[in-house]
Amino acid sequence: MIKHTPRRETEKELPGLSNTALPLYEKIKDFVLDNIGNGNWPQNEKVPSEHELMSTLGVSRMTVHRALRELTAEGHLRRVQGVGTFVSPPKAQSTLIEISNIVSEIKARGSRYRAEVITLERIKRPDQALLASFEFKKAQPVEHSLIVHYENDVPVQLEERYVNPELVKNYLDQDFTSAATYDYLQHSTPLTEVEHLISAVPATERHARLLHIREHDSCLVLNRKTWTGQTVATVNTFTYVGSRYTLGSRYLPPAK
Amino acid sequence: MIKHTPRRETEKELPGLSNTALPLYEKIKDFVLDNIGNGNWPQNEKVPSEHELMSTLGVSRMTVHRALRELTAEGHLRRVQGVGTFVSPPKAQSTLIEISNIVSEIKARGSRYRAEVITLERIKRPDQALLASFEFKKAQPVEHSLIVHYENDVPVQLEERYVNPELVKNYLDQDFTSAATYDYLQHSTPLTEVEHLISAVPATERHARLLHIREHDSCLVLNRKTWTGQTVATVNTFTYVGSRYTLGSRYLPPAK
DNA sequence: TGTCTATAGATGTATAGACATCTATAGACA
DNA sequence: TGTCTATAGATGTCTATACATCTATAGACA
Repeated sequence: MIKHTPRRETEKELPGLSNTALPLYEKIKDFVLDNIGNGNWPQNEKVPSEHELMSTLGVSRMTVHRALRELTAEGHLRRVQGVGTFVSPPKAQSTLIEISNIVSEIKARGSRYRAEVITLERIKRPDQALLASFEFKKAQPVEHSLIVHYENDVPVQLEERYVNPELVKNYLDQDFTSAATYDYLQHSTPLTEVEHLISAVPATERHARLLHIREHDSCLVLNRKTWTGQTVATVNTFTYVGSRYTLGSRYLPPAK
Repeated sequence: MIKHTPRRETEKELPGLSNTALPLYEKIKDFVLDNIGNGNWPQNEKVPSEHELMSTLGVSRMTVHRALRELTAEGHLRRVQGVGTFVSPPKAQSTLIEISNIVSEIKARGSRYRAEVITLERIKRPDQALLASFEFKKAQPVEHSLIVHYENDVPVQLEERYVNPELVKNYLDQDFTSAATYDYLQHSTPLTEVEHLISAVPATERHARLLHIREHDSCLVLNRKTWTGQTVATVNTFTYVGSRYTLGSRYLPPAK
């Protein structure tokens, strides 16, 4: 009788599959991703059919199918019923989280990046609106930074952060002119909850001046808010993007 | 012998499941989403176990399992091995593509959805700007639809589409008041390239009137463009979102 | 009373088999 | 030569079954 593969005890050894304690379909996904990553299966190339993989790897078709189906959902593969499975080009979609990191985008385009610090302060007595956005019940200090990001000396993004110093230690001590700010927050906050909101607002006088646009011009606002349970600590990030700069993603697949 | 459910011919009638030509697991997903949307299964509530759903709906456990697994991956459910399946708070993560599908979002919130068709036409002689956006070299007809989406009779989104009739057959013949428009495009276009652009613009007089906002108010615009190789065919979708409505995603992990 | 243990019940993974559906193509035929 | 058709081969879905694993809990036991 054929038994299924136990996850913890006696692992079934399969040719070409890794030997870690993962479910079989995960190993198959890794196997496929490896073959794509190291160039064995080039872009737009047809990959082995389910039947081939089934006999090559010694697993059932349903298991192969699940692995390929998930990889397709994740954008790594493209499947056409009756025809076959093909390798998709690198990355398909970007999530909202990726949008907010404009620094890497500017650098990826080969442009010159520069940041200018406008404000860096500790607000000892924040007003009610600010406290509410942190979901604080009583008054407590808040740290605030306002930075303008430049692409080739053109201001493209205004980034305003309100940080709870209890959550993020030494926030104001960073080097804000480097690209590391975003990463710093990502790693220093024990992320438990995240919220992204995108909206459009007219530029205030101040924002217009900093971004070199006219007052009341439309700005894209991305608000990224993270906090931990019990609402003890919150980080708010507002990103204002001038109209000359759009955010987006592009997916360019096989040219046949 | 038990036969599986054919998709096109004699549909198997199941209690509580819709009667459209969808795979069974999709119907089960819809069934679950409906129960979440209309409040039958409140937030954090335990939903029926796989075995219960299996006997209630008259399908195999694997099919139920697939539906629940995909809903979990999409952030609608949370599952704990050995304990059960629970309804997750509103939305987990959304990609840019999902943003543009406001219909399912409205329904998921349990709101009443309604669409109103403003314009439905075939433009025989499109102007240069329109031709250029399609990357057409010579003049050819373009089909155009303009629809307002309502949530509880409040206009929240204006959706404008320009479609190449050579690519999408019978586009104007659809029922635009149903939720199926988005799905129709997804399935009828052999997707090869997609581009998403998000920007902020002031509302024109017309847009302001349709969305019940003031002229020059800021609008969020999501442009989704798809086309095939050689730029023979293009679909352009502009989504204008009034300021009362923000787009976003929220991630709320288990409350312990 | 407190601790340990067996177990029921839930989800997670894997397999084998059957049938459905789609596409390209070889081959029949006019 | 051109058109139609049957078919091979690929993916898509569904079922039935088996076993693995995890968690909460009832009940045995000290």
